[in-house]
Amino acid sequence: MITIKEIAERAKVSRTTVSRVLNNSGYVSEDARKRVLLVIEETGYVPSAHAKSLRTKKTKVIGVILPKISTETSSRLVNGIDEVLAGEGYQILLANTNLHAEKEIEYIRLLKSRNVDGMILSATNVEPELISEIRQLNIPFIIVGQHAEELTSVIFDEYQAARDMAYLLIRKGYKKMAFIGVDEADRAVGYLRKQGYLDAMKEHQLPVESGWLQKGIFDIDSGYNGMKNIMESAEEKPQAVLAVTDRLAIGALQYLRQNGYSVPGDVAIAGMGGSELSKYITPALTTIDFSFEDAGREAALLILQKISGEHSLEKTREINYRLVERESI
Amino acid sequence: MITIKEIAERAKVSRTTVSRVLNNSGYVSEDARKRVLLVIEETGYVPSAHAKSLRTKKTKVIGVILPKISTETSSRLVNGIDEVLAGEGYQILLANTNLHAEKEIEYIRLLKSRNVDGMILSATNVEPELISEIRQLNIPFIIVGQHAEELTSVIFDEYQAARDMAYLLIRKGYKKMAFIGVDEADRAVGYLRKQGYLDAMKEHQLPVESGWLQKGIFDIDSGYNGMKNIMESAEEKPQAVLAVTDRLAIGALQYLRQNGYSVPGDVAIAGMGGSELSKYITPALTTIDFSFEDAGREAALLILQKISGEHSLEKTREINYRLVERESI
DNA sequence: TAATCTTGTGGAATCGATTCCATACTGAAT
DNA sequence: ATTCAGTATGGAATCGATTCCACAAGATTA
Repeated sequence: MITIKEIAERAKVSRTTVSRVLNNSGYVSEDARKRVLLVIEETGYVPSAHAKSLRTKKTKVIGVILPKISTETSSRLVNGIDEVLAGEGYQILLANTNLHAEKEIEYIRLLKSRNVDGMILSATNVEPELISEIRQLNIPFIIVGQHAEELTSVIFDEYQAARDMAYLLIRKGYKKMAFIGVDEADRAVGYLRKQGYLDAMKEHQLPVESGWLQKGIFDIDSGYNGMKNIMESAEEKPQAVLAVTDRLAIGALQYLRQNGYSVPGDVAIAGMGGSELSKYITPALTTIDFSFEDAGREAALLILQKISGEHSLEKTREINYRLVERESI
Repeated sequence: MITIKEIAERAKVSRTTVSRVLNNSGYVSEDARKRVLLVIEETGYVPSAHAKSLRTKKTKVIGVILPKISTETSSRLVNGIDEVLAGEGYQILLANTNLHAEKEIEYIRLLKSRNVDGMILSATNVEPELISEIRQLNIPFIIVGQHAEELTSVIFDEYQAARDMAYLLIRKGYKKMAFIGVDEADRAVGYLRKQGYLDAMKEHQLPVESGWLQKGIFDIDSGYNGMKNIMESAEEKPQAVLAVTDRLAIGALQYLRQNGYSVPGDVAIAGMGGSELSKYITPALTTIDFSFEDAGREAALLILQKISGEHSLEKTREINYRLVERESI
């Protein structure tokens, strides 16, 4: 590989001067500058980022840790992050835990060894070990999707969102409302959304039958099975279902249609997530659109702020959501 | 930051010995090894990947250049790539051109400066400058989605796929078939798929009216407008439409339904891409499922092969596709 | 007993950049 | 005539690792 040394020799200057040309720093005569640029052009020389950042301690790389790569949530988030970072000359180094939470710490260490200038974690949990690992990291860090004490985070008000949706359904006249959620270890999606639903029901003095509470994982089949359990086991059939993700809602929808129920005639369905799918499915799904792009952009802005040393006062940035009412309720 | 030097001092050995412990190389006494490991444990020391790769010329990072981050195609591709790469301890450095083809070369240079061990490019064009840039790069390189002379590529038989789909429609009895494509500068999706369609029509001696040939970009609106143009301008209304992407097909579907046409009763629709959307939309879309995950996996395997110095004989790896017949035809 | 191997260790060069410092030459100000 | 500021340049240290080489024991072999 061609190095700065070779450029210096060919241009008959010192490496110092070449470096000055490269970085537009210090004094360089027009003559020397021209010679250096010419040689660089001729040779197609590209300076090694490694050597550079070994010296300067900056890499212009941000590590992004995702729970899963090929989900709409992740790709919208990364899109938002990249939009902001690319403009500032930063690149993204990906790390995918594939929903293995224990890999989060592993990847944090790996990214640290790669000297990233900062990290953004799309989190599914906030275990104490994770938080303490991050705290002793001493690298700009943003956590997205979960609230964590003392860490800067970008979040949605999950509780309020679920409560809003439940309120909407209730206002529409659905009193008997079932719920399909996910594991509460995921505090944001699992626990808070469930609380939002439960509180909305309680506030309206509406009973919740235990058979109405189903739990799945993040896929369509889970929604199907959850709905099946509800319809087969519940003492009283619900008039509506609130699912905590659009995929779960779509699974529920599949079950209902396959079994001759009309939606929303017999059972209304609402999801959460604002997925593209929700818009084009029939009936179009009522959902909550969380702007993951905004969350990504915000996380990127915050990390840039931290890198440049500004201590923002707020530890938590809340991103808006939007209730999207469509045909499924 | 804590360095190997400090570890060496604390463990009362030389940096050489610490390095030996770190890499399991050379001779180290049990005693020395224990002391070093203990200090590492205590300090939470993580060796700098930069310094290491400055010396070793390996980074364990693969650059991946995408035309757009938040598309299903990209995320499925990256998913496949990551699946294979992560297992071998490699990470992905992302570069997103946002469909600005000129940025491809820029990013290739940037990734080179970052000393990636290899690059995978999900390409939309194969301009000569791009190819020559890649050729003089001298870094393992895989191009996905487009065929390029002398470069190792992972492709689908786009021509055959489009032809197959057209054949299927013809066999179903649709003689008057329109086409919604994209710009032919995209050789794979724009040019080859169109040729497949045209040849299928020619082989069955079916006429193609000029109003039946529409061109859009990669989004749903384009499909809507394309379909609108067809229905409003064509001398004879088609019985079917072949769209080169699922999104275009969905746009076409929207137009038809909004204007009172039944699908497939009045007009049949087929897409290409095997998107998730195609499965859940009503009517479920007939499409061609290209396994982008497989393409990603294959690209990753090929790049690993190249890195380890094996020269595979074949320059081109073709990934299978699957015709998925659903309700829209 | 001398030669050779095996094991263990550290000094120092190296990778490819940046940057501090010293040096030298102008021309202007005192 | 002397100082001084501005311009221009390069030598050498530095970043944090790896690795070649030399060297020293102790064990084994001839």
